[in-house]
Amino acid sequence: MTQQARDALLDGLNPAQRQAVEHVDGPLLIVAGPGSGKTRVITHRIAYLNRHVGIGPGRIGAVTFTNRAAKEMRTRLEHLLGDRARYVSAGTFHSLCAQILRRDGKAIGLPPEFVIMDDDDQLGLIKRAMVICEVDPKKFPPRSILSAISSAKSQLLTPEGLAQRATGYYDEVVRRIFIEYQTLMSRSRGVDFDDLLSRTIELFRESPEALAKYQERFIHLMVDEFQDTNVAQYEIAKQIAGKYRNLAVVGDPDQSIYSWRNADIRNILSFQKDFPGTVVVNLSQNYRSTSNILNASRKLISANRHRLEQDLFTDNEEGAKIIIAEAYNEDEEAQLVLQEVERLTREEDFKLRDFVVTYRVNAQSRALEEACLRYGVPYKLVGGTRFYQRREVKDLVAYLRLLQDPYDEPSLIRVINVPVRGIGKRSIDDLIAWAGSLSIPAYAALQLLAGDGTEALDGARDTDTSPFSPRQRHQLVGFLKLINDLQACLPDMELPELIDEVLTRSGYRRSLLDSEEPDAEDRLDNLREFRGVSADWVGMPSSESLQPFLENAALVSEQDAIVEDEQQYLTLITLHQIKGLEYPVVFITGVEDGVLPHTRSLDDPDQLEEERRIAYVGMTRARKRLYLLRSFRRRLFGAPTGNPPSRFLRDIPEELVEAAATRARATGGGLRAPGSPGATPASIVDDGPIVQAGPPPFRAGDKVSHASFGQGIVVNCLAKPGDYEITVAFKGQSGIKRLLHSFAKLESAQTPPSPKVVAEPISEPFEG
DNA sequence: GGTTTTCACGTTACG
DNA sequence: CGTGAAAACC
Repeated sequence: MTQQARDALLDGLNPAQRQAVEHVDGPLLIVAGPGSGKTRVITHRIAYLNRHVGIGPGRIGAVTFTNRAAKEMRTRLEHLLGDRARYVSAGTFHSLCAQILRRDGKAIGLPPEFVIMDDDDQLGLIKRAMVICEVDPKKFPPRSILSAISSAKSQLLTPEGLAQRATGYYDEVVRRIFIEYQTLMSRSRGVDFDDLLSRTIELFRESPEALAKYQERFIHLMVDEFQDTNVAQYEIAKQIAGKYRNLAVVGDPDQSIYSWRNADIRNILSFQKDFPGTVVVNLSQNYRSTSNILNASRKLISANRHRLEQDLFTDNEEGAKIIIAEAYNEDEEAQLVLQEVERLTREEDFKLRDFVVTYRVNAQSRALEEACLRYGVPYKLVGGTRFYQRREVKDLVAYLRLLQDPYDEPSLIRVINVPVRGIGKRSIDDLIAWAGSLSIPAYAALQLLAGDGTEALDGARDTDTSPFSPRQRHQLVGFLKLINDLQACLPDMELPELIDEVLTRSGYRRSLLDSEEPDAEDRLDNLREFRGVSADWVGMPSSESLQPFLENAALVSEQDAIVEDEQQYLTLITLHQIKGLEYPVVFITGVEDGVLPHTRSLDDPDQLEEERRIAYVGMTRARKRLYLLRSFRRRLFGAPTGNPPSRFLRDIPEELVEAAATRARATGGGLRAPGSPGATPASIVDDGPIVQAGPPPFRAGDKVSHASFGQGIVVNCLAKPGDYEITVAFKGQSGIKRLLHSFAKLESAQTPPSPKVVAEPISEPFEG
C-alpha cells in the first residue's frame, strides 16, 4: 500500500478516529458516543488492516448487532476494498456460531442437520416440559420461565449451576423445567438461540483443534454495539481472540438498552481487566446533531447515576430549538406530527424520508398509522409482527422443516392438524406419550404405526402397543403419507414449486381460500411473498436448497430488508429498533411518565436508568430537528388514562427548548411558528379563530387520483376548520380513505369543472 | 373432534 | 381495545 493510499484512508478523520483506525496491534476498546462516526472508523479500520497491514480480508471478522448492520458494513467496505470486501466475515454472533456448529458441531455430538428453534418453538417446549414436571402454568407463566432459562443460558449457567445459585422455590421449578426442556430440545435435534452460543463455547472447550482453527481464521475480530452483548457472546469473542489478542470492541454504555434481554454492561467494564494493555479510544466528537440536540441529550443522560462521563461535543451549528408540545390525546398527538411533517415538507427542504416517528411501545403506532391514512401519507411501519413470525408463514416453514428433517418435533406438532384433518389434541398427546414411551421421535412412531397399521386396519387385529383407535390411526397415517409424498418431491422440484406443492397437497391453500376470516386474503399474500423469497434459490433441486433457505429464514429477520429503497415514506419505529439509525427530523411521541419511562420501570432505579438511555438513544438519532410530544390523555388497553409529562423532560435545559405551549396558544394549537401558514387541527378546542379554507375543492362524484392510492371517486367533502376532509373511494386495495385536502395531493382525474380551484389545491389553504 | 365463546392479559426484541 | 388461548359447547 502506498503512502498516498494510506493517507487517503486516514484523510478526514479526527485524531481519535485516526488512532482507532491505526491501532491494529492488540486489544482495543472504543467508547463511541452517538454520531461519532463509529461505523466509519470500523470500516476504515478493516480496510486499513487489509490494505496497509496486509491481513487477508478473509481473516478479519466483524460481529454486528443485526444482520442489517452487517449488510451496511459490507456495502461501505465495498467502496474501500472493492471486491475484497466480500471476504470480510461480517455477521451476528448467532450467524457466526451457526456456521461454526454446522461445520464442527460433530465434535460435541451435535448433528450438522440441527434445527434452529425460535421463540414460539421454545415456548411450546417449555409448556410441554411444564406438563411433564407437573407445574401449573397459571402459577408459573411459561413466558417468565422461558426468560429465566434464557437468562441462565446466556450467562452460561447449566441447570446445576442454576441450582447452586438457587435462592428459593422458584429457582427449583425453573431448574426442573430447564432440564426437561433441554431433553425435549435435543430429542428433536433442536438448538435455540442461546444454545448456538453456549454450544460453540462448549465446542471450543472440548476441541482445542476447533478452537485453534477459528483463532487462526479470525486473526482480527471486531465487535460492534459491545454494550449490548451478553456474557456468552463476550466469551466467544474472548475465546477466538485468545491467541492473537486482536480484539477490538466498540460500544457506548449510555446506549445500552437491552439489559432486559441479558445484555451485560459489565462486559465493557471487565474488558480492560480481561485484556491487560487495552488501548482505550474515546470518540467524543459528534458529527450528527445540532449542538442544541446534543446538549439536551447530554443533560438528559448525565442525570443517570451509574455511568462513565463522556465529554461529548460538536462543532455543528446550534440549530433549531427542541420543540416540546402537548396534545390532548394520542390522535391529536399524531395529528400534530403529521401537520408538522406537512409543514416542513412544504416550507423547507425536507422530504418524507427525512422524518421518523418513534415511540416506546408498539401499541402507540396505531394512532400514528391512522393519522397517516387520514392524511394520505405513505408510511412504513418497522417491526410489529415480523414476517417470519406470522402464523401462516410459520406453518409453511414448519412443513418445509419437516420435509428437511422429519424428526423436527415442534414442526410436526405445529402442522399435524393444520389445516384441520381430524387429529385433535387428544391424538397428539397420545402420539407424543407413545413415542416417548418407546424413546423414539414422533415421526418414527408414525412410521411404526403405518407399518403395522395396514394389517390392523384390514384385519381388525390390534397386537401393537399403540393407543389409537382405527379412526385416529387412519388420520395419523394419512398425515405421514402426506409428508413422505412431499419429501419424495424434493429432488425433482425447485423451491417455489415445492412450496406450491406443499400448499396444495396439504390443503392449506384450499382452507384459506374457503376461509371466512377477513385476513385470509392477507395470509395468502404473505405466502405468495414467501414463495417469492424462495425464488432466490432456484437453479437447483430443493433437496439442496431447502437447508440453506431455512437457515436463512431462521437467522435473518425481515428487519434486514428494510430502508434502502428510494420510496418516499414516513418511518414509524420503536425506540429500541431505531438504535443505530439517524434522521434529519425525529419525533418522539408519548414522552410521559408511564410510557417513557414505562410504568413497569418506575419503581426500579436501574430500570429507570435504562429508560433514560432509551430516551437518550431516541434523541440522539436526530440531526436537525427534534420534537418531544406528549399527550394529556391516552388510551391504554382501552381504558383512558392521564399521564403526567415525563420526568425526563425536566432534565432538558429550558434554554434549548422552544416554548411550544406559548406558541400553541398564540396560533390555536399547532406546532408552527407564529404567523406561518398551516392548517389548524380540527379537534383542538381553543380560542383561536376558525378559518375556513375557501370553497369546497371537490364535489361528490368527482374523479380524482392520488399518488399512492391511485384512482378514485369523491364520496363526500366535509368542511373542517381551515380545511376540508374528503372521503374518496379508491379503486382496488386502497378502498375508502378520508383525506385532508390541505395535505393529500389529490388531483382531478378529468377536466375539472372549476379549474381555478383544482389547479392549485394544496399550497395555501388559508388563502380562501 | 371441531367450533364457538369467554377470558385474561398487555414493554422493549436481537438471532 | 385487540388478541390469543383455554373452556365450554355442539
